Amino acid sequence: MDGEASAVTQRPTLAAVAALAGVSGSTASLAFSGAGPVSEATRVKVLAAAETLGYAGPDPRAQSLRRGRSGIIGIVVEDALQDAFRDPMSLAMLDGVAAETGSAGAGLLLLSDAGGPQIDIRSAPMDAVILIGCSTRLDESVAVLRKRGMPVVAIEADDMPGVLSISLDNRDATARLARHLLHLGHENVSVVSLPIDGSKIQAPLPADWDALATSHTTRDRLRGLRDVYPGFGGIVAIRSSIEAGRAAGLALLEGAVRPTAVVAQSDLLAIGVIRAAESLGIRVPEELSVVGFDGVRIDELGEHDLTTVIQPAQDKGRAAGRAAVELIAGGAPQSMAFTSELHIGTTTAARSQP
Amino acid sequence: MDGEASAVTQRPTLAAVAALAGVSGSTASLAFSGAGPVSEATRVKVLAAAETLGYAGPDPRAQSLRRGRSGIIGIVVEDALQDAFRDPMSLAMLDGVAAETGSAGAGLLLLSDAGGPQIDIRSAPMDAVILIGCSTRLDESVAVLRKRGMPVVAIEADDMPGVLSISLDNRDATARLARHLLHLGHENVSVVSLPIDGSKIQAPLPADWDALATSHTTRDRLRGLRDVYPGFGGIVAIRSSIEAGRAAGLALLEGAVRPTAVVAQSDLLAIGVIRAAESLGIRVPEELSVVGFDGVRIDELGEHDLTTVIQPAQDKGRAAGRAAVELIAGGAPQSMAFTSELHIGTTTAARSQP
DNA sequence: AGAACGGATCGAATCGATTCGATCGGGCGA
DNA sequence: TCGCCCGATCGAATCGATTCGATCCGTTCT
Repeated sequence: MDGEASAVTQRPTLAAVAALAGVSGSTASLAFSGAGPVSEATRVKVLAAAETLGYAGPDPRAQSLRRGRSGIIGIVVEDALQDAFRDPMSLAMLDGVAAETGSAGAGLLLLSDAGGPQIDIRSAPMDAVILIGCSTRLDESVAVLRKRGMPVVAIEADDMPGVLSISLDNRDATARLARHLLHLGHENVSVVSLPIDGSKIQAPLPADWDALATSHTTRDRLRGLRDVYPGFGGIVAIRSSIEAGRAAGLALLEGAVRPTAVVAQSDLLAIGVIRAAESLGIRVPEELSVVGFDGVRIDELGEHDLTTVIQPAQDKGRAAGRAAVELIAGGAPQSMAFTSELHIGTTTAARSQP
Repeated sequence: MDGEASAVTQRPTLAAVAALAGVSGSTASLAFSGAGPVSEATRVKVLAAAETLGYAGPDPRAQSLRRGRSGIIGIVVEDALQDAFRDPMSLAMLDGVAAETGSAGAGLLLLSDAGGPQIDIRSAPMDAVILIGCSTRLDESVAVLRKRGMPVVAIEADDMPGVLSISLDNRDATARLARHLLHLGHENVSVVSLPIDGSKIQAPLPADWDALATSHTTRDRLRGLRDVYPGFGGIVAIRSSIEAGRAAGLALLEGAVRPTAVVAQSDLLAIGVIRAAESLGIRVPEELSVVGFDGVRIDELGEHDLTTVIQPAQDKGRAAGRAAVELIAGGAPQSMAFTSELHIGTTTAARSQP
């Protein structure tokens, strides 16, 4: 009923405030930003005028144009945002990123590289970008961002010039898991792998995966397994989830030659594989050993304690956030490599004699 | 080693592209945006010039100033972002919001109302704002945003003029839970409540909570309980988490008069209460009935199936996202009210005769 | 053939602030 | 007392695009 409703149509500008206060626009700006010398009397006058007009402070759009800064850090997650919200590892990394960027006073803009209609990696106002989580289309993204002259931090990507990378010992960690299985006497080991490229279908792992794979993380982990079991095979799951792991597990365990151990490339997949085994009446670990990757703390396992490698996901996020902030400030932070830690649980056991 | 490294210092502008292509800036703009008639020959010429100069497209900062749109929807979560990432309900709502805004081509800017140093609710370039999750400082936030003339969607807030609200039947749902307990014969019922205001300390529920509470959600749920048990008391937990629930549960169950049933205001709190009971040797549900709120699917409960109300958190998020998009487009979407569904599990039982 | 039409292009104003350099006084040291 | 210096203020340029209205010119209708 009051005039407020229609006031939405026309917000006052700094110029209007300055006019009312009887000072120049430049002085009014100084009064708000606090930069530069302004007498107390003037400051009060300007603030009063602002109050009168209902001025809500400088327009951030104009500010960011003039200053060349938006105070926003873009964070690109693989595929759809919804998936990221469901994946504990992405969340842990987001968590770490948010902690650092938040305390540096930057906002976090969530983007996916799925290519939406309007706003995306190529048209978002941001000061730096963090690429998170094993994207299968990293190269394109990076090319676009380089063209924009945007500082880029990538978590788990190939080393690329101009991109600060936060890496993990994917290959070595997987090799450690594999050696653990080897020591337990397993000879017939299969993998349930994360997607190796953008295709979203479950399929047997192709023989030439090393050439085909566009996901850095997946390939490195596969390489680690190959280091110990040169001739291994397996299934490529459609995503990192319990359900996808179950589907892949079923495909694997119903095959002609059943493996005695399965290397799942994430804990979620591993849980799915264990579920699949249980539903087929295969006992874990007596008849089937299962290892995961990540170190997600999930109690969905019931009595099992998953053998896995624990990666410092949150620390990775923090490091990425800190690096982005430093890059924006003009610093030259270093790339960082994190290591994961083998955790031997109760889902692996010596191969039972046939 | 190549010149690329220093090219970062000075990006080309649309004007430069236009000059190289031999057309005016306006024409170049048309060629990029696709609005307005431009001959094919000219378009090609402009695009070629852009390619030559390594022009990455119009600067989003300038665009948003001129257009008055940034393509960004702010999403305000309670307290720190990290907490939101850990709370299943917030995640589910985020999930729903992301689904809608993403398909509408808007980016999601994560903000917290914890008041960071630089970018926040009062200085972020956005076209609309979604307030999510039971904030205890909603009023301030809304005041700031109204001043900015920003369309606001609030999930679970009091009805406020100018704010589109997405509500839940908190009071009625809690009352249904309470009646369930009443039918089971419970007379001595206590609450483990979510925070009622900004203070972050665990404390007995004050008698005048109805006047003190600044959290709409908490108050409504308390009212629902009062509708059935007028004289109830309880403990205010410091947050919605298993650990906070455990702490509050211990305080409650070690008190002089032990209740025979506990109404926890979230499933996480309920799990904590159950843990507390177990650690004190109190059997659930034989000696203590426990109900939750939310309908989080958590297997952390082990053998228990929590009695709770299931709320459509993701749908709430979707509705909020859709409403925000409509508001930006100039539409006039309606407020929406969602209802939750009682789920009777195995954590409630008839009061044992003393 | 002349007028009306419409597609392509351009010039200039505009979005709302920040910031550099210049100007103007007033207080203080020599 | 004169000049210097510094704090306060202002004018104008600038950030990089979008968009309105005008202009120009080749077609088509009558």
